Amino acid sequence: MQNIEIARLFEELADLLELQGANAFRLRAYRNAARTLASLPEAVSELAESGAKSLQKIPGIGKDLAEKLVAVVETGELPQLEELRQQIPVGVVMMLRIPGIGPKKVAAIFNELGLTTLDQLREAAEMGQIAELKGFGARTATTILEGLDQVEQSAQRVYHADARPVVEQIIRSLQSLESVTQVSAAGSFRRCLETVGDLDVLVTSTDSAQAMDALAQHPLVEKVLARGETKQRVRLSPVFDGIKKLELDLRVVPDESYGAAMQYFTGSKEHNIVIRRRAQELGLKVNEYGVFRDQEYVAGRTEEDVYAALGLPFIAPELRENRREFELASAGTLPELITVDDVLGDLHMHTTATDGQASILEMAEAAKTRGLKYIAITDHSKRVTMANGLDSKRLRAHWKNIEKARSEISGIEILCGIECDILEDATMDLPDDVLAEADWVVAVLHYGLKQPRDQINKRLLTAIRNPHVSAIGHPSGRVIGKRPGADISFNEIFQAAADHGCMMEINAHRSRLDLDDVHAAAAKDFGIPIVVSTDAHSVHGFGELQNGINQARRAGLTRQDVANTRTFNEFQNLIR
DNA sequence: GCCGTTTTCGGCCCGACTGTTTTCAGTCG
Repeated sequence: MQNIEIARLFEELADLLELQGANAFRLRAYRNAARTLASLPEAVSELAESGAKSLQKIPGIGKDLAEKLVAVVETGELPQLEELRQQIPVGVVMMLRIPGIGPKKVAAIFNELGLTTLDQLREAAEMGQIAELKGFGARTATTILEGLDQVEQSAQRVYHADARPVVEQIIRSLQSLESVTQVSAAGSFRRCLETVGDLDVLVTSTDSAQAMDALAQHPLVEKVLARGETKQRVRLSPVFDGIKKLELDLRVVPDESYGAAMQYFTGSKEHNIVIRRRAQELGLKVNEYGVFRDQEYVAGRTEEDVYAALGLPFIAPELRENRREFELASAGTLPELITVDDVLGDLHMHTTATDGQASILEMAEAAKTRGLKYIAITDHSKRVTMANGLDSKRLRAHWKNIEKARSEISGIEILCGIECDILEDATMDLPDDVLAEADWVVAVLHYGLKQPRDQINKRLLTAIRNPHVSAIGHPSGRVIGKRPGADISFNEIFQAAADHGCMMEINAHRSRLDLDDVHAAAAKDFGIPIVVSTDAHSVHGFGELQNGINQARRAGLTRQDVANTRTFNEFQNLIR
């Protein structure tokens, strides 16, 4: 069983216990554990083999949870969870996803009215039964009906890249107001998560009503959901079809609190809990208005001030997840994170030879315009028939065309590459003698992803040990960490890549960020050279590089950790 | 349920907003 699956069991257990009114701190323990397990590089199933004791070394895992973990790994089940599932129907747990409705209200709905599905709940709300419950009212019934609509249409989160233009538009319109001095996005958007659930925007203003009115009247705003003195929540209209309707929180704070509010609302929640605990230990209190000693204001104008008041250097938003940032900050070894401008080469892209939309020369021109100094053309190999993948003969002809293009453009180097599939039987989709002629080979898995773990493992290791393979490309990370049913021995793969000098790719193509931040951080620990590539399918594809850089920053990568920040000659020397 | 350079028991982050209430519980971030 994969870490993420085990984490979900604990999440579900916490939900069910919460509905039963269990101790809030006990719930937190379960949820903390779930979160830790989900982002743990090592496989819990492997750690469990050496017993409960070794699991207790994981922070937040004590005697009780360690024993539960061993049981889960051995039997695939959590007895306590099975029991609770018998008592509380799955539809009741789903009611927790309705915004504005929490465990107390759901428990009342279940216990008082005996409702067990979302459909029953909708009917009861429409019939007026909900409004009659003690502690409920007409308003709550409306909240439930609206919330049910929201639940149905908004299971998914929104890609950071899709949210960006929306956030920028709203920030620009707030900036134009006279009373507003500072505006910034906060929350998970500012931390550059791959996807965002909702948006946070912070302003300092002498007239909070003006800022709130302006937001309420913004063309992108569909409805004001809540409004107070300092805080307004709105629902945005969808920017394009099919996208979830994002909600946005606007907070208005005074200038002297801007840094404290930025720190507070950027999160993450886990990072902030550590921050406030640390403040307590120093006899201080941190809230969104500042750092205080008793009633006395100590700091808060800038984030740097807030961190300094707690004896910490500034920590980049991308690192604020309570993973290693406090440890690194204390040691004075916080990384200087890579930026998009550091990247000099792009090592993964397609042309009209397979499923791309531009020619070799067009791609090279577009890359050059973006300031890149070198690229690799990596079209698909023949196994990817639906993309018109290349066999040996067509590939050699394609490389001839690349050589021709080289003579037609100056100021950018073009490598003859291939995105070569690792087949189900662990052989490569193209013969070794062809791969040997390539300047750059990125090996990927596209098919057979539901194979048993051992076989997927073997396929990746075979590619890593093939001296002609330059890098492991996009789907492998997803396989290693996330794709269901294909849990891979992480350490073995990474150790092999480190031993053989095989690079690993962070793929910036949206929905394909496969070597995710946690795994990229682990790859760094193994000393594996990492490349951040776009997988561009058109001249516009290079614009997605920022997505990959976001992941790299969240992984704590510096310019030094990423191979394609090197000059062309230096980079060539890194290819085995 | 976890955790411990004051602790093996008694803590566990903090405040805003809403709705249903006459002083506060529930929910959210």
